[in-house]
Amino acid sequence: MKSPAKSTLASSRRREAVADLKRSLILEAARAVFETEGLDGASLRAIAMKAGYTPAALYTHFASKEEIYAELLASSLAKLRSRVEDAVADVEAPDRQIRAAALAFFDFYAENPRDLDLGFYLFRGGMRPQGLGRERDEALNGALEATLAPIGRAARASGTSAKDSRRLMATIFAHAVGLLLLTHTHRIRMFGVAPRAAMIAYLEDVVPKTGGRVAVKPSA
Amino acid sequence: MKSPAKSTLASSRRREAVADLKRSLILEAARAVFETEGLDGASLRAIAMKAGYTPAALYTHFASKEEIYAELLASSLAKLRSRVEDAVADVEAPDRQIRAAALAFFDFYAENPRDLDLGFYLFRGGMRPQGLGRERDEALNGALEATLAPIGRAARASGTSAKDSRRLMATIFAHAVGLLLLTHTHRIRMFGVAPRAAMIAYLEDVVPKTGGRVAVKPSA
Amino acid sequence: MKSPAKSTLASSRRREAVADLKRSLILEAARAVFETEGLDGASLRAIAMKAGYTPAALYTHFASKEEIYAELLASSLAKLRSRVEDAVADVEAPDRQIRAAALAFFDFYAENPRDLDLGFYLFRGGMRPQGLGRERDEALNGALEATLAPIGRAARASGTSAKDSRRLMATIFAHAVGLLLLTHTHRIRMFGVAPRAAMIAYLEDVVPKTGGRVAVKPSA
Amino acid sequence: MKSPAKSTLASSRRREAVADLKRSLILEAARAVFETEGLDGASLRAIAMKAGYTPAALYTHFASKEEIYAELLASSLAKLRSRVEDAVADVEAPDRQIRAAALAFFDFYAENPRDLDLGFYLFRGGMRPQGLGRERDEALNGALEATLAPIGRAARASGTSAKDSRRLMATIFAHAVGLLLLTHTHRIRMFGVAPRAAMIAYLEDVVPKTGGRVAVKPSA
DNA sequence: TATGAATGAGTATTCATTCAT
DNA sequence: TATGAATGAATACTCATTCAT
Repeated sequence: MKSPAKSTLASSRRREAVADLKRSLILEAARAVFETEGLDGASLRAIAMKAGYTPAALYTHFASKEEIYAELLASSLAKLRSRVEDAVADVEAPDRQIRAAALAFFDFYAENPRDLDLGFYLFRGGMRPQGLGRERDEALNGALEATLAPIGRAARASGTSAKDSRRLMATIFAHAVGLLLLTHTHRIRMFGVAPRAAMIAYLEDVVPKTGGRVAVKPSA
Repeated sequence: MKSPAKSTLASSRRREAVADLKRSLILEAARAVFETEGLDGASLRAIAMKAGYTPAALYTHFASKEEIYAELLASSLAKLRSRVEDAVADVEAPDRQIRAAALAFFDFYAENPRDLDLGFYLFRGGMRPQGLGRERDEALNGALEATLAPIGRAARASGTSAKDSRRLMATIFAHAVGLLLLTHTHRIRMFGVAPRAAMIAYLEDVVPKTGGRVAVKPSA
Repeated sequence: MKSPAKSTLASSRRREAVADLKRSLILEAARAVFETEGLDGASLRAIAMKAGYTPAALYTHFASKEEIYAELLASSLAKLRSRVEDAVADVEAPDRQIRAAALAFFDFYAENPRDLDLGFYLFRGGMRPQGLGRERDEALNGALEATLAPIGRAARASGTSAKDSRRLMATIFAHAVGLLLLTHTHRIRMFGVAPRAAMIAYLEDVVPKTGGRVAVKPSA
Repeated sequence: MKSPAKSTLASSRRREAVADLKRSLILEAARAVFETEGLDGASLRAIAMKAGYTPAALYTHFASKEEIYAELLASSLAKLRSRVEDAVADVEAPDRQIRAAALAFFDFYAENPRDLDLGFYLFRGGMRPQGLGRERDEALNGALEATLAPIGRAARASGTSAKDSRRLMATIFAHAVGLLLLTHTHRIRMFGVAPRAAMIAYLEDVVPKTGGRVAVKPSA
């Protein structure tokens, strides 16, 4: 019986599991700090303190502060994506799928304002010279693409052209983001508008309830 | 003979004028720094240098860095507003006025990305504890309201209910902002969409060209 | 009587004088820290503390830590130079001038070991990529050149060729520095040699006492 | 039958050999890092990485970073020493031996600038409070002594007094070091001097080519 | 023997702001 | 009105080292 080897293997597995746990605890702390302090207050020091660590200790688990942020965003996007996919899975008709996906997207960010902040912060990379490196930028694009893919798929499945399908993705995304921004900055109140209802109305306009077929307007 | 009182009054007016001039020169410098360095690079020091001042000197003219930002935003909004108003003044038919106003709004921010940044930065104030103070927050609301007012007015003038008019303002604002965000973060490219065309298409959808009457859809 | 103007001028002068004084106090503190802690311990923080300042306060007076070092070295070299020049001024015969200059050089560093350290530290710039910037490097070369110039001048004045004169400068410099190094690292004890005597002996060998003429050996 | 004791002995020897090997591999890595990164870049982490270890692992083999440095210097000195001895072994006449030894010394450091750096770094220990400990200091003295011994021996063998022999060792050492310093800091260029030629010239002056006898000048 | 985790002290520098002048 | 001096808090990150495993 190769007991020592086995034990070593087991302990290495345990170690890895512990490491993963710690990583996620740090991420959780980062998320919490982020939540209460906002982007500017989320210093490495603050995150470390919240997680019960010395700042230096974080470098055992992450290569840099940016890596923490990136990972946070990645997991946020993953959550968002699975939520959108779940929503789509529940319905069959293409038009319903689109509305369901879009609303899931909207709801996720409506319920988790900081995730939207996070997304903006890192997405902003494109505007700034330093950004997060081309690599990470493309990863984000990929995640976004994957998240919105169900919308495009449903549109295509229902006969919409490839071009119009992508336009639909973009336009829905833009409208949702715009409404969310209004919401989280508390500006929407001044218009006496209920954001979710506005999103639903927009969706019913752009993807009418046809009982199945998607009736996207052709490009002008 | 010019009485001392009169002279004092005149000189006090001159002093005030000079002070105002200096203020605006500083703001101009701030805008320039902001333009080239972005939000993070726009330190008080950088602004002061650009304006030919010592950092401390700025405190003679502004109470804080935030105040400079706020004033910058205010003047940005003023510019935006007059641009929107000019656009509206050029046309008569209510439906055209709305589309013209919305497009002017969109164009302004498309051409001046940093102004959008600034707006986000300070509008976000509402989310944060410190914020900019209730007072400033309401001033911003007022400026925004004034900017979008022509849209509401045109809608009302054309028979739309007060409620639907406000909803129209909100929805147009949201869509524009969402598209602008996509544009400035360079994410719109991935959808193969031309942002301005998308805005126009949206406008034609929400405010159809009727040759005069506004045909806003009633709320669901 | 232009009293206010005068007073302003005077106060600006006073201010400048005070600033200069503070600068030199900081430099003195830096020198002291340097003395006791060595190069590695001479952190900005340590210097600031010694000078009774906050680290940030030093940036009012110096642009960087390197600038402090550079200034320290510059003043060290200036002191050295004037000492060498004084020594030369005391004698007339060229051979005596050379020996006097060389010995003054040696004595200065024998008495001020940290100045030698400082010189090494910054001279080392040549070996390292970052160095202190080409500019500063050339300034150091100039200072060194100026310091040793009296030796070259005396040699030339006495008929030595330009080339041999420069060689003499280099060789004397090298020997002095080598002996000083041995001295300050306490290695010279193990050879039972008195460093100053060794320097004198070397000088009498390379520039014999001829009663005036310099009898430098021609190059091999 | 191999007794367990025997086997234990053998395995303990093997273990020791393996340990020594690892030690030397780490030292080699340290040397390499040192070569390319210089003193400041040679962090324990960098050395460990180069050697394929974790930083912590090095502490199994060395007590501290300083010990690594010290050992590096020791091996550097050993190399230097054997090179000097080889040079001496090639010639017979005492004057030639001295010149050969001195030139070998000079050449070694001319070719390996980092070794000179290392030597300075650790030799400097004598000046600082912490130093390397009395023990290590004396070991370095011993190594230096051994390295220069051939010069002293040759001088004595040729009739020079013990005192003058030691003085010769010191003076040659000093001159070589001085020239090397000038060379490695690139300051020698400004004098238009070829360092090796200068060393040779110095040697021919202090130990003339007599065809055998050493004609060291008596002390003043 | 070697590892990963963690520490605590440290780095130079930047920041918005205050205050006496 | 404007300055120079100064502050205190902050920044991300590095270092040599320790220790349980």
